[in-house]
Amino acid sequence: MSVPHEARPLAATTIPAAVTTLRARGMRVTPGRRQVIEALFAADGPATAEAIARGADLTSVYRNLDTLEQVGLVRHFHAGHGPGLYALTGRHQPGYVACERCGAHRVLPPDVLARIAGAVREANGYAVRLSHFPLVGRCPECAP
Amino acid sequence: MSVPHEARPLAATTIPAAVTTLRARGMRVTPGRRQVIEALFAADGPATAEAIARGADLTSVYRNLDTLEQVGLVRHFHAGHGPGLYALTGRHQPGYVACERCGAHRVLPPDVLARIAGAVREANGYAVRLSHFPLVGRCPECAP
DNA sequence: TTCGATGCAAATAGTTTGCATTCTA
DNA sequence: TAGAATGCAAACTATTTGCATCGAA
Repeated sequence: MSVPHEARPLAATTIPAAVTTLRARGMRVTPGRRQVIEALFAADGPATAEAIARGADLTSVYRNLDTLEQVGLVRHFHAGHGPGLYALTGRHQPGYVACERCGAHRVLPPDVLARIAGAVREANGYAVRLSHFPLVGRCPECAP
Repeated sequence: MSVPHEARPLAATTIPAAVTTLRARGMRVTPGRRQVIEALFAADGPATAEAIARGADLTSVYRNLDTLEQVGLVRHFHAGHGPGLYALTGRHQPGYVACERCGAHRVLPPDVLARIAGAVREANGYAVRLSHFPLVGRCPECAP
């Protein structure tokens, strides 16, 4: 599990910065963790654990992703029914709509995210984070 | 009458109505399906396949839930990382915010759902259905 | 009587856990 | 060198599929 309360969204913008953060939090810097961090920096979007592993042991990748998420460097969320997706905090920021029919997904512009968050806060005080699950619907092409 | 019964989310409000709908769509009415329908009517909220099965064969329950969903009588969605949740269309209507910290969830009023859907449609034409995944965030009590 | 529904077993996907071994700090 | 990280096997959860049998229409 993840997202402990102390994980304030600190977004590392370079690999060395991420490594420093790791160490500062008392976690060891190992080759496995470096690899995960590098894969995340190299990714051009949210990635699955499997994609991040690239042949390496999946178990460790999951453990390391979890560690990195606890430290606040990583976020994960879910798109549809598939595997979870991981991304660096602040990069490839989720906040998606996914088409339930064809799977196409699109990032939502910040102002739309803000409007949504505003509407919900107004309704019941919840501070939504549109980063964990995508909004699901039909894309224009698949619309009924 | 002017209401074509083929159109959109048809919500059955009684068990006989649901059975009739099933038959009208050419699906057989079997004890297994009756049981699933009854369990859904009896439920006081969205239920897991396992809860609906109550000991009966899970495979059939999944198959029947799927059938009922295809016919429009049932909807399913996901809350957090757990098992999928099923509910009768129109009852226990999903579309809610869940607190990532304490798990408390609240249904969102229709007008808020409409505002959200409107904002998204305007942004990229997607027609979101806020019924499949909850919005995740912090409730007022757990707010950082 | 026929084709769809069922139950059981087994497979699958995604993720987690146990444990002996390896390596960082 | 102590304790955390790793890798491999195995467990687990949620769900799906194959197949022979059963039963609704």
